[in-house]
Amino acid sequence: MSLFLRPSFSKGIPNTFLRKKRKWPHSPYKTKWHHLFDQQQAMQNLKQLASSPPPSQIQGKTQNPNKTPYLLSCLVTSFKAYDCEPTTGAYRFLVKTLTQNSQFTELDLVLLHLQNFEKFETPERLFSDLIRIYGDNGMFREAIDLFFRIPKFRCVPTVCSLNSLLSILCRNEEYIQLVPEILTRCRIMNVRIDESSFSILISTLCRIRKVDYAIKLLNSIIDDGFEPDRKVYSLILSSLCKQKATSSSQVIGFLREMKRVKLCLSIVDFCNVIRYLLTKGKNIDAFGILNDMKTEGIKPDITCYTMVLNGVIEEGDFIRAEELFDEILIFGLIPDVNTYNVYINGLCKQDKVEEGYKMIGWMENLGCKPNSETYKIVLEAFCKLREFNRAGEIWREMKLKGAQNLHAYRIMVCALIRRSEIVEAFQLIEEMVNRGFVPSSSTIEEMISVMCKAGFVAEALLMLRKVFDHAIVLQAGAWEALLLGLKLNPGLTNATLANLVNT
DNA sequence: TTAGGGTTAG
Repeated sequence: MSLFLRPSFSKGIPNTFLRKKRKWPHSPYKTKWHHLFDQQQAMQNLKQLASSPPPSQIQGKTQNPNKTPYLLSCLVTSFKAYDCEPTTGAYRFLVKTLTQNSQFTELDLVLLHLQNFEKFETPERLFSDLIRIYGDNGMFREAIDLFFRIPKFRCVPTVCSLNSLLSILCRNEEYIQLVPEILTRCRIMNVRIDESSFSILISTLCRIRKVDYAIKLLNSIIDDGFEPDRKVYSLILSSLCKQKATSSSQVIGFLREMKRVKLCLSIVDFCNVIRYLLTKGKNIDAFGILNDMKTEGIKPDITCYTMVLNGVIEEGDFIRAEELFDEILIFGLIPDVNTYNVYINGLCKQDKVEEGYKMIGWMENLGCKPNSETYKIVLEAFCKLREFNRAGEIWREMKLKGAQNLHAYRIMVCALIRRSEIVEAFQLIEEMVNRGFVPSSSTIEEMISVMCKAGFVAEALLMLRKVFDHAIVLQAGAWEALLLGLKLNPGLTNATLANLVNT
């Protein structure tokens, strides 16, 4: 206050108004400043009161839910003390504090007070935030009621609060069904829906795998003159690609449609289409999409190339695979471990396993560390060619580098069994189980089946014992193989069996 | 540069 008096004193003019009226002179500037200052003081006071527990709680009494909640009375008294009207900020503070403490009964009374006793226009933001909070707490009915009550708070609901409501309802299986009715009521209330609301609805339809409906809605809003953004199209495309029942003509058709409406297609869109085509075995079409990308001016990244390279190799088109690998390098892309794995697999498919093995050295020199899968590919290829000595060498290298994994163990165990090195195979199974590589039931089934066919029924039973120790559930196939093995080995006496099972 | 997305074969 002294700051205000200083200028008049410094000029030596006596403040006669103050002396005569014993009141501060009013200037619009001072009034506004004072008003804001008072509100700030009241707000500070409110926060201070809120941080200390209410007297009833100190005395250990429970509050009467019908009485004015403590925080609300703090708000009223604080602002009264400074002779000013409560601000929206104060109410937002109350809403935040009460919702954080899950005091929703108190919150209802605060809202009622805001609705009936205040005069100011409540900002819509308060409602959209509260609707989200209600949604997070599973209070969908309260959220809907609040939305339709907004006009009572001297506020015009717009698409902002509607979108809040739509996004929470669309996340709930039960309340999602109320969305059409709510949209109809909104039309009566003159709440203008725009692209953002449709985007919520389309995303929801995609999420619940009703992509056909999403496309229908997209088409109908375009007819109504709306211009959905690229993200909506991308989402539909990605959902189409994820849906098993989608035909490739549907996917390609939608991609064409995106091009037709002159949307700026992204690398993700192309990537999704490529992945979809590859899963459908349309490897050559996937290669075509990669070329389309380039003509559209989008540089495919290493992931796109790796996927397409794999498709081309699957087709057995090794010349094109070589060209593609060269193209990766020419474009300045750095192949990563996945790319090398795909490429090495291609070499192995052509029985160029030694070349594949050499590639591991080259990739290491180029700073790309091979992983367990890299070795596994080569290991498996050597086993397939029955080059067990080379496989053994790879296995030892893998051991040195700690690159053994579950698949590699499975391959080695099967290779040993095929070579009738049953003792070694057992040792390896023991080792893998001890190292935490629990074989899957299908692996066990495969091992038991191989063992039984090779006549090692007793050993297969021993393995069964190990399997039980690890609580692995066996599929019917394993039991079948065992029974067949037992039938083929009548020499296996009951005593031997009992001995094996009790080991 | 990142985002999200990628590899075997039984």
